[in-house]
This record gives sequence, structure tokens and C-alpha cells, in this order.
Amino acid sequence: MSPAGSGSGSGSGSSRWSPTTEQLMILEELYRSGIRTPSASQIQQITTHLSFYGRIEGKNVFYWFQNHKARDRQKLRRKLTKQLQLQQQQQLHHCHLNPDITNHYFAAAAAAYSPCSSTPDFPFYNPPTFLFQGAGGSVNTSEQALNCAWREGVTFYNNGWSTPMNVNNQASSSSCCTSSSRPLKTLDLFPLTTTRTDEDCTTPPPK
Amino acid sequence: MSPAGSGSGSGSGSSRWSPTTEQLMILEELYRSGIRTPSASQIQQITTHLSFYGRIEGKNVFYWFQNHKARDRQKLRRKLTKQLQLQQQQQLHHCHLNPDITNHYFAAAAAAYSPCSSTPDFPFYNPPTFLFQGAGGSVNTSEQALNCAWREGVTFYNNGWSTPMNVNNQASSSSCCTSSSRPLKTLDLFPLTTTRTDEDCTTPPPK
DNA sequence: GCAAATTAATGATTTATTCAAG
DNA sequence: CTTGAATAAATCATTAATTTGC
Repeated sequence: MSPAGSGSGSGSGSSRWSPTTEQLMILEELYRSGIRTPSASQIQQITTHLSFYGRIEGKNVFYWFQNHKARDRQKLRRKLTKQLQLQQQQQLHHCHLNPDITNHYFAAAAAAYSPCSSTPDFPFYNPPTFLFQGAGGSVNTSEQALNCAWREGVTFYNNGWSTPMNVNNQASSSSCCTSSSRPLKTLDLFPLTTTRTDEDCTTPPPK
Repeated sequence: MSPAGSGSGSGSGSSRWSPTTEQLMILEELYRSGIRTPSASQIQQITTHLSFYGRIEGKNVFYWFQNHKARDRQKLRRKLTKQLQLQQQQQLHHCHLNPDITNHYFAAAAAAYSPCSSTPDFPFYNPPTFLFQGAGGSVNTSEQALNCAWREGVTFYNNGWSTPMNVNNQASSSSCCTSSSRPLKTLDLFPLTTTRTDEDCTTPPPK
């Protein structure tokens, strides 16, 4: 899908972000590597990193993971449902099991766990909140233009979102609202070297 | 999770906000007066105003409206459902309608709209997005300690939330991350005079 | 080939549900 | 049991693919 070089935006002010292929690839890699609900600081890091490949904001990253997770789940669910129906039909056809037990949930779970299913992770059964560290936020945001205005993010109202955000990346440790001093423990989402370790992202701590 | 700091700097760290009676009264009045989903700047204003009566943060205001709206709705719904069931039972008893049509939704809607129902607003059928203005955000946040860190708000992770936030109110137009210049159109949520106009809040623009 | 029309993907918002403190 | 906080599900809305008639 989306061979769409999509010209990487270019067209400037389109109302909604559309990821460049590179951004998409990285996001998907992160997702595959286990990230599902990145923390605020992770989002910051990812955003900063991806902004090298084109215009992007934190909320885009946030939404992307939200949606990707949800739609993955939904896809899986749909598949299972279909599979289940088929099985039931076949069973009814074949050996005429008594259908009154209806432990569907069990069956579904079993189906989910046992068979092929090349995908390495079941979003559902992942620990919902991982990737925590005390680590604390207040990453030095590259997006200094960000409105501090409190909750521009949560209400989702576009009121103040359109951050100009120079597509420049990191640099600018403009301690805009940075709270005093922090460890700033970098999470190694993206290793600082250029080598792509490909597997180092966010191996979630046991919790 | 992460009771982490939370203590808002001050030692008083109870992990969750509980509104003072005054705060609650004001919030409820605002709710009654029609506010359902306050915009970011409204939240800022409300927060600032309420912070006079005790520790409070923007997210508290946000959540309060979210929950209040939702639970109002749910209460209404439950009431209607019950009412509906009663009616149906009675009807079945009385005139024995054929029950196979099952346009319950319709019935429910009808019931919701037509009869008494003293509550002035049906949350469901409110225009989902109102309270828009170009107005733009970047209110001069009183919470200068706010982490600009992008999305501390959206992910909801408490990572960086525990804003010290001096309970002082406005003052300090510490243009922390304030984007350049803005109209700062004050919305008159709280008229600067002491007279309470009681009806001036958020008459949503047609869209 | 190429736009207008249609459909499929998917970014962004809102609503419902769940968790847990008091 | 109430209610603040957080997440997941449903929904809306816009953009990209795709089709269709020319």
C-alpha cells in the first residue's frame, strides 16, 4: 500500500500530516519491536528523530501508535471472528458437536495463541503499561514553539496545534520550560551512532 | 502507577486531586451554564480562576468535565432504559403489542426527546465540536512550571505531570513557550467584575 | 493520459469503559 | 460507592488509491 512517495508533503500546509515513507518505515519498525503506547518522552524522542525526514509533530506520533495499535487489534479480531465462524460451520457440518457450550472466548484465545500467526506480538496481551522508567519527562523539546498552553493536546482542539516547528531536528536544547535538573536518561530508542542496531528499541522492562 | 512525585512539589502530595466545595460549585455552575467540552484556553482560565480556592491543575478541570458529561449521560440513559422497560412491560401487559419489530433505538430516541426530561441538554445530540474559535491558544499560562514536553498531556502518563504550580494565579505572564504575539482574546468565562452574568459562557458559535 | 467520481486508508476527535484512590 | 485518571473503542474527516468515462 501507499507506494505513494507522496512527495513527502512538500505541499506545505495540508491540514493533516501524512508520513513520508521513511517515517513510516521507522514507525513500523518501532511498532514491530514492541512499542505500543510510547510514553511522553519516547514520543518526544521519536518525533525529534523523525523530524529529520519531514514535518512531524508529537501528536502525529501519538496518534499513529494509537491508531496502529487499535487497527491491528481490530484486524486480528475480525480475522478471528471469521475463522471462528468458519470453524463452527464446519464443525456443525461435520460431526455435529453440541453447540450449546459456547465457550467462544476460550476457543478464540486458543486460536490466537496456538496456530501460525506470524506476527510476533499480540497487542491485546501485552502488558498495557510498560516502558516506564522513573526517567521522568521534560525532555529538551526541539519543538520550542510548542504551546505550553496546557492541554492543547488532550482536548485535541486544534486551537494551538499548528506549531511552526522548524524542521530542524535536535540541536536547540532550548530549555524552554524544562524543569530544573533531570537525569535525562536517554532511552536509546535511537542509538546515537549511525549504526542501526535494529533490535534495541524499548525492550520493555518486566514492569 | 507512578504516584511519582505527584506531590506537586509541595509536601501535600495526595495522589489525586479532590475539589474543594467552592471549586466544585463553580465547576457545576459552569456545567449548568452549558459548558461541556471546554477548549484549552477555557480550561486555562477556569484553572487559573479555581486555583484561587486550592490546588488544581488543568488536567483536573479537563477530566472533571469529561467525567461529569459522561456520567450525566449515563445516568440519563440508565433512567431512560429503566423507564422504557417499564413501559414495555406495561404495554405487553396491556395491549400485547407484537414484540418482533424491535425498533428499540427509535423508541428510545423518541422517549428521550418527547417527554418531560427536565434536563435542558442532551449531551448525545449536542454538536460534537463546538467552542471553536480561531482564537488560538497560547494563553499566558499561569502554570509556568508546566512541562512543555510535548504530550505529557495526551498520553496521560504521569511522567511529567506533577507540575509544581505555585497556587498563585495569573500574574506571571511568563512567556514561557508562548508563541509570538496573539490576540489573547479573553473569553469572559469569568467576567472581571464581580457580577456574575451567569449566561455568558461559551455560547458556541454556529460552527 | 487525465480529471471527476468513488472507494479504501488512515489521521484526528469524541465517547465509552475500565482502573483505582478515598 | 463515588469519582478522578487513564485507556480503548467508535466515530468523524481528509487524503490517497482506484475506477470510470472521455
